[in-house]
Amino acid sequence: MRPTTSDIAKEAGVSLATVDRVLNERPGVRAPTIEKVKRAIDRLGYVRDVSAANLARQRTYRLVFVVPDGGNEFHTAIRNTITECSVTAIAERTDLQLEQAPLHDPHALVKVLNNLDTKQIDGVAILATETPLVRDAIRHLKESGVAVVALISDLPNTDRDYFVGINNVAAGRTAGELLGRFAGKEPGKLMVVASSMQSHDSAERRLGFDHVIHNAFPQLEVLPTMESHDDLDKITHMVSRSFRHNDDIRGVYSLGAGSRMLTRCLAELAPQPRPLVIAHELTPHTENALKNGSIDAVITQDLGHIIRSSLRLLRATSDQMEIIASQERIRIEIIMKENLY
Amino acid sequence: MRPTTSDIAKEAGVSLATVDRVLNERPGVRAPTIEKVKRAIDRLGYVRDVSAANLARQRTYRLVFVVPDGGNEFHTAIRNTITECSVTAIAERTDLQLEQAPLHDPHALVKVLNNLDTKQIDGVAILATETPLVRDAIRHLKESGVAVVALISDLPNTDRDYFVGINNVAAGRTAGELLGRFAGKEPGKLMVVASSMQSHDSAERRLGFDHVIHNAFPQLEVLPTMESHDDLDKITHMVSRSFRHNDDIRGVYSLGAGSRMLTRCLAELAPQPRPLVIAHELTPHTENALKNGSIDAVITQDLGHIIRSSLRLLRATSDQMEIIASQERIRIEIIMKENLY
DNA sequence: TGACATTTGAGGTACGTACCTCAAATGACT
DNA sequence: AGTCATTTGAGGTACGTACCTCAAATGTCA
Repeated sequence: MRPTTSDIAKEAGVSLATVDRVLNERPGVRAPTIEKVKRAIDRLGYVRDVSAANLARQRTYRLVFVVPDGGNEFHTAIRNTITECSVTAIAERTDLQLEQAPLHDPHALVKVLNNLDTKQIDGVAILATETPLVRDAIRHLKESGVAVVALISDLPNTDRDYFVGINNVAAGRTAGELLGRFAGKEPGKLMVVASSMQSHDSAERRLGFDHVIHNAFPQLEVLPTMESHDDLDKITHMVSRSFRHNDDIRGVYSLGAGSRMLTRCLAELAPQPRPLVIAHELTPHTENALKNGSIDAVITQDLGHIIRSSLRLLRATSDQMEIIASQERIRIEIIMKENLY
Repeated sequence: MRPTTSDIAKEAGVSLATVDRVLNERPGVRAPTIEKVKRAIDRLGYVRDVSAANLARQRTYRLVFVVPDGGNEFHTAIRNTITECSVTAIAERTDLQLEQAPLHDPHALVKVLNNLDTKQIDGVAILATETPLVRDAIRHLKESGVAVVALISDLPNTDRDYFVGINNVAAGRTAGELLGRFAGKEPGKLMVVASSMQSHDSAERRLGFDHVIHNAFPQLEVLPTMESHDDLDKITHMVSRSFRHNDDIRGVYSLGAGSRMLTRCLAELAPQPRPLVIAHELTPHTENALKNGSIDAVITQDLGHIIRSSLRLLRATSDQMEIIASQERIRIEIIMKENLY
């Protein structure tokens, strides 16, 4: 049987109350007594029974996820994952609330953030683009004692406690390395398409991508980023013009999550043999595209891990607990049709 | 506040005892009453407080991991991961015990398995090669009511409850796809090195690898597998002879986990420019090799996920609980220096 | 309607920890 | 040695669920 607090009390030759004071860092215990108890804890290998502790504490966590509404398949996937997690989260004494705000509308987002009752909630996870307004809203949350994490796209100049997501520069480098190696030695051009360069993640990916291509694959030339702004006509027009002006496009890199439009217009416009395509984020659409061969590789991050990691970080922050950083690292995953399942 | 059993009792208009009988499927409740309670549960969205339940049940799980002793860096990594997990597992009311058996010694392994006190333990996770002796030992465990999972390498013809690991045919296909794409269009040969072809995983990887190369990259020829049997002299000799006989080796595929020896002898023997190298399992050594450029890509599986998934499966099996298959899927991960961190 | 089995209710204890109160013991200081 | 603050002990209740017993209510059947 694993030892309990009473066992420690016996082992240390003190009362249960004293053990309790030491364990919960309550005042009124002399240093030598603390030592005695701690030695007993080590000797018996005592580990606090978290279940029992939480039960006694009657602690519940109220966390809010603020993510874009509508948007693309990726945003839908995020909302679905949060909804899935909220069921199992209940078993861990945490209530999840999902709030939506229009993408690229700082005012609407800030309104949502400011409407949160900071007395009622313990933490907020935000997927948004950084703007001064957002910075202020996050500062306000932090000042009210609410834990804040940035999801997927970092908000580096804010008071957020953690960023949960991949290193996007490294993700861009990974895409570059893959595309460069797939492309072979012959010279050619690479098309880069993004939904918008406003968000940090797109800019960072582009940075990493350019860096690798420039250094390791100098025979390839990266064309300027084309911003679709989630508009099919616009992107079709730009892609079509790009193919007309460049007859040696070897690959296409889709920086953001709007890959559905891209593959659709590539299917119509791309010359044969079709250029290599590398996209971000595994969604039902990109999964399908991998299977039917219209995308060669997807760089992605496990949304389940991201949400669960956010939960752990928000809980730990609001309890002022230590976290094990290595367990919270989100991997940059490379998916091809062979390791898709 | 989340609803408790008393809330359900009130809502359903029955007593707490009846709710308890329904929740724990105890006999002596009429069907209409069961319905009444279940409707109340749905209406209130009641979810059993697992912590409190486990506390009351006084349930602890005693699980044993049986893995190879000594062996290579990969086996060391597995043992380390198990040791790491055993600390956090305590908090989930499970005691982990690590047992070691010599690799490729069925008798020693079976002795370890048969020495387990089946009355004391709830589940066993085994990393081993399948033999008739092992099959019998596992059948005996299952007949004694012990849950069994196979780790990393499946034991398909035994009574094991689950296999925790990657689909090795798919892993081989992934390696083939990567190596094929990296190699380019020119013809050449591919060297395949394994520690031993006795284990299912090596054979399956080879199968998947061959399949992809043959179908998608016919310009590449796969040479016969060289078995090192973890003997540096032997592998050096074989690799050296292979390079002498084949002047157009474009890539090397390391099927198993003995990549340290392989990279060492490649450093001495491989011609310039060095062939592409793809290996399995991320270990301190392969990580280093990725960084310094002596390996191009590593196909791996997250050992932490594997161990934690095993824990969930063994606990669920011994409680005869349902499991959510999608959450237990182990990904085939592709690691290059860019997404290593 | 009476006998009987079945179903339901009431109430208890236990799990390991948190947190509270109050009294007793101990130590430090004059 | 006496005073007083600090430290320690003893004992309690609570959290939500599991599991137990025994009595009371209800339903079923002849």
